[in-house]
Amino acid sequence: MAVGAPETRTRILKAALALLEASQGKGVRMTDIAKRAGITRQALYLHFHTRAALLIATTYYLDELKGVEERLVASRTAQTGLERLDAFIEAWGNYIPEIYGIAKALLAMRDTDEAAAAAWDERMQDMREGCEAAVNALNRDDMLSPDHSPDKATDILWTMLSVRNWEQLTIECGWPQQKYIGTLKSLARRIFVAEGASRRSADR
Amino acid sequence: MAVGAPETRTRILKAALALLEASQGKGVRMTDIAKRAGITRQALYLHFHTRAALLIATTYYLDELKGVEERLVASRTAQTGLERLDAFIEAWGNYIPEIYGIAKALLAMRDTDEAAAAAWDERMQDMREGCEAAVNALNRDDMLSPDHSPDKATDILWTMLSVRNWEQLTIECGWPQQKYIGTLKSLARRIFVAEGASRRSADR
DNA sequence: CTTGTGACTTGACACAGTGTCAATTGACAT
DNA sequence: ATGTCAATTGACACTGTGTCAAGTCACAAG
Repeated sequence: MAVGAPETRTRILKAALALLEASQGKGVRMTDIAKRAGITRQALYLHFHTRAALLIATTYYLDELKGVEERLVASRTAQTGLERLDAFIEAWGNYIPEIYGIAKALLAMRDTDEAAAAAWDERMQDMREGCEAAVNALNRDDMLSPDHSPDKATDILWTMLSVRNWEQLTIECGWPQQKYIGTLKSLARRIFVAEGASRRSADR
Repeated sequence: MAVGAPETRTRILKAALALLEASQGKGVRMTDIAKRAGITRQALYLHFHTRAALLIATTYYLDELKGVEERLVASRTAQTGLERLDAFIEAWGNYIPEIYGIAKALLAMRDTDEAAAAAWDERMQDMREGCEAAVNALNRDDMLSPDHSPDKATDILWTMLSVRNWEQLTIECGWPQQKYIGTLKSLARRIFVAEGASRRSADR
């Protein structure tokens, strides 16, 4: 009930977020977060039972702040399958750099922590649904290459758009974000759109 | 000089390898490796200063055992650029599952350990050279799509063939290895080979 | 037969980071 | 005055890596 400072829990989440963004998810300890939030390390555990729980809560907080939901929903308003594919790649591809710090931290825990793995997988499952929707839209337009079943195409798009691939292309290969988005869009078209397809959706 | 058991160092490497393969690189401690090698944990440090050093030595040992070198060299004997691309994807793509355990362990240390990061990056750099060679061979045949510069094409191929992508497609999406190889080959053709290109290399 | 030397063992310890616990403080509410 | 809730303080357990000192044991050379 009482406050004193704007909701300690929120202050913790803000602190975690700031540190994770600043350090790209590397080497952020519970102590650091507590210090930044202006409380003791032990008090952190009054709000979050484990480090994993804190990281997970942080991702939800970030989603709320940045409004992923709306962004991805926007891609659903696109008319043609092609537009939808582009819109999805643009929405998700531009979201990655904003979540990169926390994503990296969660990803690092994935191998050792059940809860972190589950949380990450859930988020990726959500993202996968966006891929699936884009593939289905393309399929409805009869534009999906016969080389791939919708399932297989979804697997491929989902993999192409992974955070790891973004990391490799932008951070390791040094591509500017702009180039990343542009290239992924063109690759997706090249991979998923049927060879001679010229929008047969009008038939229906 | 004296032996007693076949070269303790080798026994350690074999133990590390067996455990890393069995557990897919997860949760293998120095203690476990020592136990399996039949020595004490402390004795491990007589042979390898750090865990990172042991993992790195293990990768070299594995390379020697499996003969990556020869496999990748084989892909260089291919005549046309197209054959070379296929051969490279096949050679590397089939090598990944054999190194997956140790790769995973090394990858997990990459974020925290300088030496592990350097070792991993070096191996990936070697792999990248294979990508570059395949792209160049394609380019020499005038078959490289004008959409991509050789550098960019190399970045893309290198990223496509990452261990992480193999992991996602086979382990997470459940693709059989066969499907992985086949799909990557076809994607690569689709992405890198120029649209109407029909092997102009004969001109030269 | 003694004296090394090298590889390994035993047992103890430092360090970092997470997570837990008990006792205490301080503010605000009844 | 009493209770309650959030937070503090200080201590401790646990895991895993890495270090250190002393001791054992076998084999080799004088």
